[in-house]
Amino acid sequence: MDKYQPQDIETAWYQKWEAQNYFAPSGNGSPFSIAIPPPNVTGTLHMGHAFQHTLVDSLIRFRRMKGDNTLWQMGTDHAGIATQLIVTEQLAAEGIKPSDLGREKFLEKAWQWKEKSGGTISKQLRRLGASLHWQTERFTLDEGLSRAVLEVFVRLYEDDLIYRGKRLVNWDPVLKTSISDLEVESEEEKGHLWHLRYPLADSDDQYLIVATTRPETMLGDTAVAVHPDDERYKSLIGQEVLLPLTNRRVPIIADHYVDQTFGSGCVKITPAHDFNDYDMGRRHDLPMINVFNDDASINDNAPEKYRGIDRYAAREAILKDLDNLNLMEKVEDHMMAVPRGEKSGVVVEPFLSDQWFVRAEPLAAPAIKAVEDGDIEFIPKNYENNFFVWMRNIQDWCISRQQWWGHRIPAWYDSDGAVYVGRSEQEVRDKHNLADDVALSQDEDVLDTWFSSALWTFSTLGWPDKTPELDTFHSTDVMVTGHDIITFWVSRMIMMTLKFVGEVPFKKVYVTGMVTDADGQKQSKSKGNGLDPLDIIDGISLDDLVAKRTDSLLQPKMAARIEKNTRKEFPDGIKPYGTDALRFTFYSIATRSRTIRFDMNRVEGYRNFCNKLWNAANFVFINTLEHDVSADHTPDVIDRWIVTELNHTVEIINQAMETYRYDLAAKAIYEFIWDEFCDWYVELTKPIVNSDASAEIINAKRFTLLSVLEQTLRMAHPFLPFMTEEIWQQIPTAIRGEGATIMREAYPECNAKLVDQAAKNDVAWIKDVVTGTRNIRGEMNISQGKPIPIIFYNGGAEDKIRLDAYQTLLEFLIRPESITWLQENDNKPPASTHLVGDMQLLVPLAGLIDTSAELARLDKEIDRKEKDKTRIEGKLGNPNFVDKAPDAVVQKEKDKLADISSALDRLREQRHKIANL
RNA sequence: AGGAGCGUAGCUCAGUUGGUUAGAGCAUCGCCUCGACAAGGCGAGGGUCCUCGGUUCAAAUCCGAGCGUUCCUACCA
Repeated sequence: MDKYQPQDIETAWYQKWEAQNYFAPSGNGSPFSIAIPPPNVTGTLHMGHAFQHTLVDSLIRFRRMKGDNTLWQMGTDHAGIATQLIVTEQLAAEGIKPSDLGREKFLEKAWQWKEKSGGTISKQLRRLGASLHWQTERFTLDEGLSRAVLEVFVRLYEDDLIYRGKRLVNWDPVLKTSISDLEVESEEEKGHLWHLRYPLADSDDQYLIVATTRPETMLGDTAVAVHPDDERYKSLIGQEVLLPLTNRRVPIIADHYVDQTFGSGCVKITPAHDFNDYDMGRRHDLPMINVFNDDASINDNAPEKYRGIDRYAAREAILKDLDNLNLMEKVEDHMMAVPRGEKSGVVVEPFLSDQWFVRAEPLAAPAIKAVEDGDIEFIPKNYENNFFVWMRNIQDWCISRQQWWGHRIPAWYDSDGAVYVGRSEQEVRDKHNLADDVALSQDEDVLDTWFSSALWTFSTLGWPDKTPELDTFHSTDVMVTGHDIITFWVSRMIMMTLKFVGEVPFKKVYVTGMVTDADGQKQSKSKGNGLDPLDIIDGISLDDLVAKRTDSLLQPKMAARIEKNTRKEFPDGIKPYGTDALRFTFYSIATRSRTIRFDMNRVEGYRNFCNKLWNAANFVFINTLEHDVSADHTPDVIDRWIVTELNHTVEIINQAMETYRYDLAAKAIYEFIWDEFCDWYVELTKPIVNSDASAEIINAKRFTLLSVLEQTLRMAHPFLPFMTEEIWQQIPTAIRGEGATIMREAYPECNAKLVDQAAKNDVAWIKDVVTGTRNIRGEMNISQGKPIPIIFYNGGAEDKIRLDAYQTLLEFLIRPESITWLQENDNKPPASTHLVGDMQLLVPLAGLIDTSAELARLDKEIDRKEKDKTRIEGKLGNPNFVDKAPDAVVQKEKDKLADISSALDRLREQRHKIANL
């Protein structure tokens, strides 16, 4: 075999698998299905995606090999706001505004962009080895899914679970659309707190002081509120202030919401521009004066002077005017949470507008129950708390967006503004007996992207039709996702699916940790710390990486810092590690932790691991391929041992996959392949395979080498799909069978009959003898090549039997000058000692070892044992321990003490002898 | 402010119902080109399991408080 070069094998295998249709459900076995969290159609894969999909792929491949009828449903999301934003930006580059084009032409452009860039994510998924069922790929805006959306909207409306109303919503003044609470990100920013004087209306010199961070909203104030128990202001309640600059009279009201201790204890109330004030306004029946246009400039409800200017310019003007009127008490610096639109990055405004809402509470109740009852299980379980907290305080969901790219709301208005909802204009006309000459116009808005995503598990399977796919694969088995979209998506899928399908969308929710950079920072374009999984697979030069990270930044001034950090973190760029290594890294770091720091050193380590497996396979082939291994063979103890270890590993993996502990599965595979198969089994076969032993004995070795390798490949395939396939294909069909692909072979099962404890004990003895000798060599600086005499002293009958059986192996591994067996009363030379149970393994000092070095080595060992002895004696000397601890625990300590005591005796005796030389 | 998570070797992390000599990988330090593999082999060093207190015969593990850190939710205008 050539050197391990992942790029030589990976893409070719994926193409073959896909061409052969191996990703399709087999049609046999019990159904197992997972719906992919739909990536944005025009998006690219980031590390978090790669992580999730890699985990899912192992599960899919695992279940497929287990014989399940396995479906991994592919699909993409139209990503309303994000896509519209990109298309708008592209048009802007050409100097075109969306309004120049109009709705139809704009949507044409958007579809063109989708066709052009929609393939990126698919290519990336293929490079990851994701065994998705591409043939039934769906898109949230395709005909079928749009029909599902329509159906759901209409039925919800008919059930009074959707309504339209004028409400305060989060408004993005750049995108000019409402956005959901979840799409708003608040971060602490420096601001100011202005203390303003509001003169009392019926007094010449008295005024109230109100504090605000948003002085420009004062133009829309409709009250000033104080706490009802506040002695300072009690007498003023019911009076009025004269709102500066507008000369409106607004009442002083009392409300428990007001905190007497903050600021002056007086709050200006602007119901149209603040969520708390909105609530208060409704409680007190205050007028709501909206002073903003949809781009957050001041509108005609404000004094003429300020009309048409932007909110921040207006702020400056207002502050200046107030100051001139001597109405500015003071200004303080103030830290506050500023809400910004996730997509645009601009400060969002609470804005009064007509919107559509889903009544969430009635839908939430069954969803909560499904989780409470265990019909849906979160893994790790503590995420259920997040879910419950969210669901029990759920707010109505604003589903309308003032955008073009998305599902248009199926509502029509007549000239009087009456609203009709239906699957089509014709249906509306028929249902309401509207004559053809009644003009109807459809609602201009589209639905929130998450509305269609919420139907994902069943809409992709053909709903509202009753399809065989829906019947077979719904509910899906597990949803793998990040914790950040539990509220966005997971909870809404549960609500909608229960409502429309009457069953849960998935039985389990596996919540992955969030992949961060090496410093624990969230990866993002703006921070310039993101990694493209493909760059780890294919490698990238430092300059290209810097260019990629600093290209088209929103804040170009960050570029220098990003470049510096990147050059520091990746001085040589990124080497090509291959998909298998990247995948194995993901499994290894998939612990229960919430955040996962991605460390390139680990990728390198697992690339080395792939190389190790590759070379081990190479060894096996060199020693077997020229020979017929189908002849008779009887496995010896060593063979039975490695089979035992293999079975043990299979058992661990099965258990790990049941509990979604990918890290433990990866660890078990790593340790089996490297620590057991490569370090010991392969080494133990060498003296036999290359010896003049009988054909039957050698054949047994060759058979076991191939057969264990073959099983190992199947065992590792869900995690390392490419290299396992490549190697597996080279295994003789006499061993692997006639199958065309490892993908569709059976996953190894643990066979209890093949577990051989005696073989394990024998190999443990061999390991002990060998490592003991190596330890002496290492610590005494005796080179590996130098033959040394070894004495087995005071061994028991079992030791003798083992020595006789394994002498050839020991000679190969230890390379001794001689091996001598001495009885208890034989004279032994001064020697360096290692204990193997009661037996002493001796390497005579003569000519090899410095006495003082050996004394130091013995002292270290004696010291270690003495500490243990003291600790255990302490335990056993404590009557409470002996009385109360379980007998087994006490006995274990007693056994340990006996072993240590006897070992100490021997070591001390040895030390005494050497000291007296 | 409320809720949750985390704090174990220089770094990144395992440690599942309390009983292990507290482990792994990377990094470090020796030695080794012996035909699978230097992307390697062999060996070694390295820990107050954040702190304090409690429960227990026994605590990295359970409980409480504190410190540090991350995230979520709600925000005081």
